[in-house]
This record gives sequence, structure tokens and C-alpha cells, in this order.
Amino acid sequence: MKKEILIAQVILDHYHAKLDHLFDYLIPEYMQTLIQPGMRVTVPFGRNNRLTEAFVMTIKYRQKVDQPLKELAHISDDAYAMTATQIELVQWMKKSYLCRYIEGIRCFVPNNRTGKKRVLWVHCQLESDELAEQQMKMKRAPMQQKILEVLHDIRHAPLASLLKMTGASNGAVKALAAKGLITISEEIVRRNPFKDLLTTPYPEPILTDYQERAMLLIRGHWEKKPDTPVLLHGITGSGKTEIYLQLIKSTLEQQRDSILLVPEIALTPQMVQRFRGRFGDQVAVLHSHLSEGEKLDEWGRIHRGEAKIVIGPRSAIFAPCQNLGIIIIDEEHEHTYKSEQAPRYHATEIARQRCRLEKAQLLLGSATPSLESYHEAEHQKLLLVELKERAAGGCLPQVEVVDLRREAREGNRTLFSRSLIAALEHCLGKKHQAILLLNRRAFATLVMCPRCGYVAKCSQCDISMKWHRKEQVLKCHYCGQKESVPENCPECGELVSFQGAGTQKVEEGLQSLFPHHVVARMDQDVTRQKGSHQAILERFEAKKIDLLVGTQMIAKGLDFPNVTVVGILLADTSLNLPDFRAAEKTFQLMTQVAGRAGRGTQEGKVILQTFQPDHYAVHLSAIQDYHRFYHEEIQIRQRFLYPPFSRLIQVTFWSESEEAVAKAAYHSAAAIRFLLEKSGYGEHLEEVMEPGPALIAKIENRYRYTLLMKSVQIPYHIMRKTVKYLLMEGRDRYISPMVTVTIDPDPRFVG
DNA sequence: AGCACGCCGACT
DNA sequence: GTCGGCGTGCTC
Repeated sequence: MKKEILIAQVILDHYHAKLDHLFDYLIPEYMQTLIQPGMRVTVPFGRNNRLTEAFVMTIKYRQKVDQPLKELAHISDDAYAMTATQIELVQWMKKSYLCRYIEGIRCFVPNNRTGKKRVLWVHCQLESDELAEQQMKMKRAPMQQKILEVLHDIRHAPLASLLKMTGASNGAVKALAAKGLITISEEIVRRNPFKDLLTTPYPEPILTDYQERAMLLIRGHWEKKPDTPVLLHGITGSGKTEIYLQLIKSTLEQQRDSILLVPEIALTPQMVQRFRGRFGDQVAVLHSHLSEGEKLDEWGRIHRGEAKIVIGPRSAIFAPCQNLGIIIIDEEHEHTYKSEQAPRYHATEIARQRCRLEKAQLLLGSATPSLESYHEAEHQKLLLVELKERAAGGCLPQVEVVDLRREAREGNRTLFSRSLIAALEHCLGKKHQAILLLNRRAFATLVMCPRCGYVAKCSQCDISMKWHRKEQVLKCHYCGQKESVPENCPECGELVSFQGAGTQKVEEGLQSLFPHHVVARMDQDVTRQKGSHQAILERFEAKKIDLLVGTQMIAKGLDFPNVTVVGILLADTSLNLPDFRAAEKTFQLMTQVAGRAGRGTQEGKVILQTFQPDHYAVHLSAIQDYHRFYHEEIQIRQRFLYPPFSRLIQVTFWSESEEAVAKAAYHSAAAIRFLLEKSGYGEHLEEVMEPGPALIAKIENRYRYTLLMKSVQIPYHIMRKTVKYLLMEGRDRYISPMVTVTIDPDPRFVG
């Protein structure tokens, strides 16, 4: 019988379209018992046989090979191999997100270039007292003597601190080691991302009846249908976190791992604090703000099973748990779960795949579930569990809608309505705190001509410039370009005026209204430095701040019982964005911010200011009626065939040349239609929309065109395949090489 | 990506 | 005559 040949199919650790396929290598005899799919290897590559890192995807057997193959050079000795399910997920990601193999692999595999952190310890070798005394009396160099004396008392110390204590140099220690009087050992220490985190025990509370019932429902459901996910719809303050803690506790009891996703890094510390308070060092955290070393250490702890609970933002969905029991996604509706870079995955989708492959359970939690999820629950694809009462016993805050049109008619053109001022005065009088939301991104300080309507725009990005008062400049928030402020309108010469208000202006306005109280601001400008976000929250919690003004980032997760008033300065901003999810986003934001009020025993009040008090997203969020909102919105989605009644693919074309992008976009659209027609979908070509300039038509001097496809009758995978063909094999025929193309399957922002 | 091959201009 | 510019093409 002929001997079989073992071949490893590998993906090179290089980011290039031409290398995005499997390469075959012979597995040398001695490796055959060691090699496993998922391992990291080194292979000779190219004419020069340059050694290159690669990942083994599959191992195949052949009787003969048609072309001479090279052999694997060696197996990397790290323990960070991908598991079989991870390999399967990489393949699935490539297909679903049209990304490259290596982009998928890099989600799972840590950057190995950073070594481990080592600490040298010095140990005293003088054991018995007699010998020690004898040795001590010997004549010795003064420094070495001093080291011995110090070390004799404390027995051992880290080298660095020993040198500091004695003032000795490394040479003195080395000399003693050479004489055998001391030894030096190496300890690999874990870089601890929790060193600044104060952990206090977080005891188990008694569950409310609603929480108890929810737990029973969830457990009972998973006993019967372990592979159907659960959607936990709980109003703000209903104690969803406690449900997460309980579910993770039972997972832990079964010796299985848990992953808890939170919408953003800024929210991890407070979640981690609670979980570490309950579960201690079994909790690991994974996110991009950790240093490379910290990341690697946490990764290793999870991989080895030392940490069984992982908390983090979307990328934590790739945590190397070996025995996954549950994945929980908090605030499931948040758009931050969608990656905006390749691979453009959605964490919930990855979670579903992982749960399917690893036989784990999936729980989605939200106060305002995404339309897609709730629609699935309505069709029994998810089990809906509701928490309708606040855990602390308080009721939902009362929301007062203030009509800004009327306010203006009656002479108040500021962003502080009379109702809001009255509410704040009342609140501060009782020594309570208040939160004010202003979504600056959509409604910021801009320079405008009151006569001709001219607005200062960035010459590179087609975006209105934002006025920064402190620096006295205009800044573009997309490319960062600065310009001086014109005094007169460049179009008609009229004196310009400053329109709108940013958080900064609100902060100042508030301070002058309440000069004896402390006003603080939290937005991207203030929280850019690491840790400042946390610092502001700590000051707020310690009641050193009375009024907190901020952007969206103050809407999420904050749980301060002393906050009794929440002001939404302008609800309309997100409503007017040209995006089919604008109403949903507005509803979610309003509900969430409102939920910050009255979380303690005192009643909360919300002032919602708007120019459109009759819009359903505004008044339904004011009465906090999710179900009615869902039914209004789902009808609109159905009528216009938006998700969940369709799936979208958005292709964006970028180029310095406007002519080239436009051409590429129109040619691509035509090509896609042609290809679809050839595949027999000629009846439904209207599902490929007309391409056009993107909502932000120019960023950093690059023009953008978008092409949207709405899959209703044409199956999604056919559309995906067609787009993929266009960009791979057909690319040269339809798209100029000057144009960059990005494909976004299931985009979160359309435009 | 990285590297060799290849085909044209200015130099000891 | 050669040195070197970076356009083109290939890598199991």
C-alpha cells in the first residue's frame, strides 16, 4: 500500500487580497503526531523561502501531489491554537462578511509579539541561624554585607525593590549570587488591569417577584429548548443585571464559562466592579484599551480556564473560552455591537454562531429591544421574558414634554425652558442631582449667516464646521481641520451669528443660571484622556457635582439614586437624520436617558424639550410605551420593506476623483443588475437602488458614493455572492484602481 | 506583503 | 558600457 501524504492547508499572516487563500505545505514526518488544525506555524514562502507566520486551517491526506510542495518549517511553541469551532467561525465570517481569512483569524488570536512580564526575585540562602551568624561576621564588601543583612530578615524580595532599599547596584547582587549565598529566580507576573479598580463585596440581594419569575421562565425554557435564545425585555432599573449575575452563577456551578458583552468600554468598569465583587478573580476583562501585555495575560487566563467569566465590549465575543455555557448581551439594541471595520461583524450574530457550535445559551437584554429582535420574539424565534417593574420599588419617572416652538413664541429662545429651570431649581433645593442630555453631534455650534443662510463648512469633508469657543477656531469633526472664524459672511457680507448650542455652551449657560452649584460636562472633548470618564462619574457619585451635562455617553448604564431630574434639551436632533432607524434610535435614547431619573426611592422627573412634540417616537417615549412604539414602527418597516422585512448590503466607493467614484458606483450597479438578471432575478432588479453621493459626500478630500441593495425577493446569499464576484474577479472590469470599495453587510447606518 | 525580474535614463 | 529607478507579477 502506498503511503499517504499529509498536507497542511494554511493561511499566511499577511494582509493582502492576493494571499487570501489556502496554501498547501507538506508536513514533515516528525511533526505528524504533533500538528493540529488551528496551530500557528512558520512556513518558507516565496522565491526566497522567507520564513512567514501562518495558521493551519485543515489537514488533508493525499496519495500523490501534482506539484512539488514545500515543507512546514516549524510549529510555534505558544499555546494559542485556534479551536475547531474557531476555525469554523473564521470560515463562516469570511462568507458572511465578505472579509479575508486573516481578518477573521486575527479576531481570535492574540498578538503574540508581546512577551510575558517577568520579575526577578532574590532569595536568601543562609538557612540555619548558626551558619548565618558565622557568615554575617565574615569580612565582606560593604554593599554585599548590607544586602545580606536586609535579605536575612525578609528572606526574599523582588530584585528591583531590594536595590532600592539598599542602594546597591546590580553587580553586588550578581557577585553574591555567584558565591551561592543568594539565588535569583524569575517569576512571570500577570499584568493586572484591575489594579485601579476598587472592589467591594457585592452580595446577592433578594430577588423581586418579577425577577424570580423571570429566572424560572428562563431556566424552564432552556431545559426544554436549550438552543432558542432569550430576549429579556426589562424596563430601565428593573434589575436585569441581577438576572445576569444569577445566570452566570449557575453557569459557574456547572463549571462552564460565561461571556457578558456591554455596549462600550466606558461601561465595563462598573459592570466589572459588580461582577468581581461577587465572583472575585474569576472575572476577566478584554477590550482594546488594555495594553498589549494586559490583553495577552487576560487572554491566557481565560484560555487556561482560570478566569471563567469574561466581560467586555463587542470584541470580547471572541474570548478564548474552552467550555462556553452562556453568552449575555446587555443593551442588545446598541449599534456599537456592529463593527465598523472589516470584518464588519455584529457581535449578536457571532454570539448566535458560537452558541450553536458550542452548545451554549444566549440571552439578549434590553429596555428597548431592537425592532429586529422583538420581531423575532413575536415569531417565536426568541423567548420573550419581561421585567415590568423597577427592582428598587420606585416607579418610572414622570415625563413632561415641552414644546420649544411655543416656548419661542412666548419669548424664550434659550435652550432652557421655564419648566426645565423650575424643575432644576426644585431638584437642587432638595440637594438632589440632575443630568442634562444634548446630542451635540447633530446640533452643535455652527457659524451661520442670518441673512443668506450661509453655513461654514469644511472644504474637505462637506460637513458644517463646529465653533470651539476656547480655542476661537472652527473645527471639522471628521478630519480635524481648523479654520479661523469669519466675522462677515463670505457670501453676502452680513455679520455672522453663532447658531445652536454645544455641550460647552450649555455648561456655561447652566453655570450662570446656577452660580452656586457645581456644573460638569462629559463629552468626547472632556473624556479623551484615559480614566477621565471614570473620574467624572466618581465625582458625580460622591455628590461633588450637582448638574452633569453630556452627550449620549451619559445616557447609558448610569445608576445614581440621587438623580431626580433629567433634562433632554433637544429630542429632535437624532429624529431628523436621514436614516430609516432615526425614529428607533430616538426612542431608545429618550427612554434610556429618562431611565436615569428616580432610580432611588425619590420620584424622578424628566423634561423632554422638542420642536416635534407630536412625533410618535417622542410622545411614546414620553409615556414609555415600548409596545406601541414597536407596533407603529414595525408597520413603517413593513411598508417600506426595511429590516426586519429585508436585509441590506451597502457598498461604499471612495476616491480622490469624484468622476472616478461616480463612474465606479454606476458601473457597479449596472454590473450587479446584469449579473442578477443572468442568475434569473430579472424581475426584482429594483432591489438594487440607484447609487448616489453618500450622506457625507466627502471626507478628508475623498469623495464617497454609496450603493444600497435591499434583499427581499432576491436571496441574501445571492446578493452577497454577486457583490463579491464584482469586487474580486470582476473588479478590474468595472472599477478604476483609484477607487477603494468597502462592503457593509447589514449596515447600521444607511446613507 | 515582500521580493525578484525587467526594461529605460544618467552616470563612473 | 553599467547602476538603479520602481512597474509587474508571483508566491503552495
